[in-house]
Amino acid sequence: MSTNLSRSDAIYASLRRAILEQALKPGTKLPEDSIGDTFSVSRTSARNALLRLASDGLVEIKPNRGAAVAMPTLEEAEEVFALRRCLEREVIERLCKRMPRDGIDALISHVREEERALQASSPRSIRLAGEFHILLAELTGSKLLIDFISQIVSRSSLILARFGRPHSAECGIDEHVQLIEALKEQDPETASRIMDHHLHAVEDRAKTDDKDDGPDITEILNRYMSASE
Amino acid sequence: MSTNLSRSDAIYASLRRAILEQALKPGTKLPEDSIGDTFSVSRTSARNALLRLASDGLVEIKPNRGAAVAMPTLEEAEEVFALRRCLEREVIERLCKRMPRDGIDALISHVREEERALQASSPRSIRLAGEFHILLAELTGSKLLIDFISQIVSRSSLILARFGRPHSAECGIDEHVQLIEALKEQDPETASRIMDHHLHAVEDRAKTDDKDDGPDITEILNRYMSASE
DNA sequence: CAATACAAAATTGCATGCAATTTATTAGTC
DNA sequence: GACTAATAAATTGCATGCAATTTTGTATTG
Repeated sequence: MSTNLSRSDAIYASLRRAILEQALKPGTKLPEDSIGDTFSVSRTSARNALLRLASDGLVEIKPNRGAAVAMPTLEEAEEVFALRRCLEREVIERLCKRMPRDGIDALISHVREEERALQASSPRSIRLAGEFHILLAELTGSKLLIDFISQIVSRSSLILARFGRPHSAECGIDEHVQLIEALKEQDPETASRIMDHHLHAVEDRAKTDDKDDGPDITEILNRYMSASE
Repeated sequence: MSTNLSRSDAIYASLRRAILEQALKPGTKLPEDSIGDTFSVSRTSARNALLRLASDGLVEIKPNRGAAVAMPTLEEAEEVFALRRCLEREVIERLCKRMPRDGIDALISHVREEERALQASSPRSIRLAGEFHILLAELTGSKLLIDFISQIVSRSSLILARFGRPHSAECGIDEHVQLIEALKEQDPETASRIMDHHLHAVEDRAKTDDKDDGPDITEILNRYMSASE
């Protein structure tokens, strides 16, 4: 029952983590062979994982030319953040109307973990910052909303990896705390205002600089072979 | 340049159309072998197409148990329409602010096609009704929004296939026309009101008749247990 | 006759091999 | 020496084969 991790699932999860933690930077080529070799599976499994990542918008696959970590443009970045504001507002409105029993506790506990990771300068902090927003979506109980928010948060992470400062704390943890307060008070106006400000801050950070990419993917992947957390 | 139709792309497109036009009904099993044979390709290509359909939410794949046309529940249906209202409002707001030059013409032309298909009782009318909303999203110019709306419209179609009346005109074409009028006048309040009404109508239609309760054959069997015939 | 255990068929998960396309390298011409 | 043509290398697209899992059918037992 618990061994639901097919091989392509494992590869998908590992690659996803590696991308979201910015170990694999935008533009990095992801040849099926290399991935298969690194994970000791065939190209078939690697390929399936890449297909799923492509439908998440995390990698781009060009016919007969292979896959690479997606390189969002500034235009796409604007689209992402515009739609993200729309969806996150929806999340907040719903949560102000109805917050699950242990919701606030879960949020506080998550922020604590964010702080720990940040102090330890762990690459996990980058991913955890995004997962705070996914946790918010989960508290609404809508699977579809969770799906969409996950997708858009992933893309945001990619945008920050492409344009943002290296290893910046992507989300101000303070703002997460303020947001939790507003949600506790069921104050949608304040909460929305904080969220907007928060997202604008993230977006602005994205527009500061631009950098470029490095190859050597096999070495990076070895760190992400073993599963979760 | 134009031969970008790989085999799995072709299968994906065909299956998608078949599902959206309700030729393949929710719950229908989709074995890789059958699909491969039907399209004269190998299971590999069929499998890839199924994977993509799964990420669209149009088919469900259970490990080692194969793929089938997805069977959304009433709960999921509510989630879909709730989020759909949110996203379509966003579309309308944007279009009232900025409508492309030939946007109105394109919309009118699309509605004309809808009418033709409806009068011809073509199964295309079902798909065209959904594609009206996708066209609206396209006029915003945001690829991501187009993506999300496409996904959610597809799921809506599936819901209507599962719960709606067979072959009902899914979308009132009148309402499409009214919506175009409001957009032309750049009147977001009226447009939103029409859209809300429109989507509620669709949603209600979904909740009126419940056809066969599909894959849980237990329920079907219950109906046949006592009736000896 | 119902229930369980076992065996056979069907179906998916994965690996490998070959053909096709793309990219890199080399040879030839001006 | 720079530019184009041809060839070689690398990489993907697809088909097929085998092992693993699930499902169906059959026989045995109480």
